[in-house]
Amino acid sequence: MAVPQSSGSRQTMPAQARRDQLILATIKCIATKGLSGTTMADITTEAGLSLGIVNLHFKSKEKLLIDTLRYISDEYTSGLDKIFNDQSKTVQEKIIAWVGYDFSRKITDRNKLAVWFAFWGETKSRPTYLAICANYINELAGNLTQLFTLLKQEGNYGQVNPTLVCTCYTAMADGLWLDLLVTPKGLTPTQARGVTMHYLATQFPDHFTA
Amino acid sequence: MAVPQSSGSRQTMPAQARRDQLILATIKCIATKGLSGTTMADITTEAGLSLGIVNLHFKSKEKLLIDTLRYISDEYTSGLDKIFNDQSKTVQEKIIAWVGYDFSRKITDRNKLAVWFAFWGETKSRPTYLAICANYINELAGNLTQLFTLLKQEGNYGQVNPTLVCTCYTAMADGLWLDLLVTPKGLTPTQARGVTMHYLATQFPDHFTA
DNA sequence: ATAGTAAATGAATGATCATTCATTTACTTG
DNA sequence: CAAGTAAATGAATGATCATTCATTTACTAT
Repeated sequence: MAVPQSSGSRQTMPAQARRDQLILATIKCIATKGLSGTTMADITTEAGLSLGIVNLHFKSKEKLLIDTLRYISDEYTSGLDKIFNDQSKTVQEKIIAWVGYDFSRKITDRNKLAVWFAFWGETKSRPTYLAICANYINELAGNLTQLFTLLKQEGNYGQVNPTLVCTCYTAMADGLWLDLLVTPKGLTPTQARGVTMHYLATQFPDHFTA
Repeated sequence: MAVPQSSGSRQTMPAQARRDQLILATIKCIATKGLSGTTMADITTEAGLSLGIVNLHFKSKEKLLIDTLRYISDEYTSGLDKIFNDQSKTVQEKIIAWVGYDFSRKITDRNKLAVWFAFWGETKSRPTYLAICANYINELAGNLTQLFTLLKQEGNYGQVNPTLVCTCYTAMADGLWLDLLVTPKGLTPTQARGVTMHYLATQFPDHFTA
């Protein structure tokens, strides 16, 4: 009984690929079983690997969880950084792209949203989680405020307070993500995007429409 | 050695008072140790009682957690219902009171915010949690939309879309609560309230100021 | 080919924790 | 005050789960 043995019972992979594979499995598990409900066995089964693999590539479950949060954080911020630094876009176009990204399929994926809120829910008791989140929050707020400041100058919007608009937009996006997570049938990502555009139109009526 | 024995080593209480005591202890534990990190021993120690007490008054840990979520939910909705049904207030006053309540000390208490987000973070994997939240969300959204509809008529705000304003306000409040939870030094409850008033002023400029 | 190295496995271990229940203590009623 | 009932206790139990590591398997270099 000669069975193709090469891709047989056991597979080897470069470490980085394995790590990513395990992180993706972790995201799926957190989404379906909750942060407190996912076990090592869940994660390794989801990845189709053996129980010991996590402690081989990460040192512990806790480190895997932290790297999962970092993975999602980095993915999000790198997308926005790319938009912010895109020389070919006007300020107006950058803001539109920013909003588009915030409510894109990639970001509003309910599995990833579940991971975000799972970690945020534990933030108060886990300084490590908070540190990871706090980092990117400040950087992004600075960038977005800068865009609003530039648009204010361009459009002579004398009454606009860029910092306030940034806080307001960011809070709204967070709240809409929560909506998309908990009541997915109540609001589509496109509608959520429309809600934020409606707000931006109140501040920059010559540049955005509701 | 006659020691005052009456308030001695063991205390008895009516069942309802004990239940409330345990729920309050649970809120504190979730805030300090996280939802996944709080054990029965943590809760009963926090309450100053013995290990078996939870299974006496609630049937299980899970039921205690669910009743804790319900407790917070009920407290929040009953406060808003009182405002909504207050015959002595005008529509404008009701909305101002609503916003005031949303960012009052009682509601922005970080321990309670931590509990909210802890449960929301598990919502996707726990239909029971979702059901409790979904209930009150719809009722409140209906009430708030109704207030905005009335104000639209009163003030001849032809362009205003009450449903949209309700969605927008609600999302903003959720996002600002998250802010207050994770970066308590970045924003005070009063400032958060100011952010929402700023938005409402864009929709109803004759009734609210930023 | 062969030896040597790196990756992967999963049964066994030990720690943590929810739950149980026999016992103790406090309240109530007649 | 005595008997009976309800409340509270916490040591013991058993289940769950992260972690370990001896063994097996796959890759690499000579």
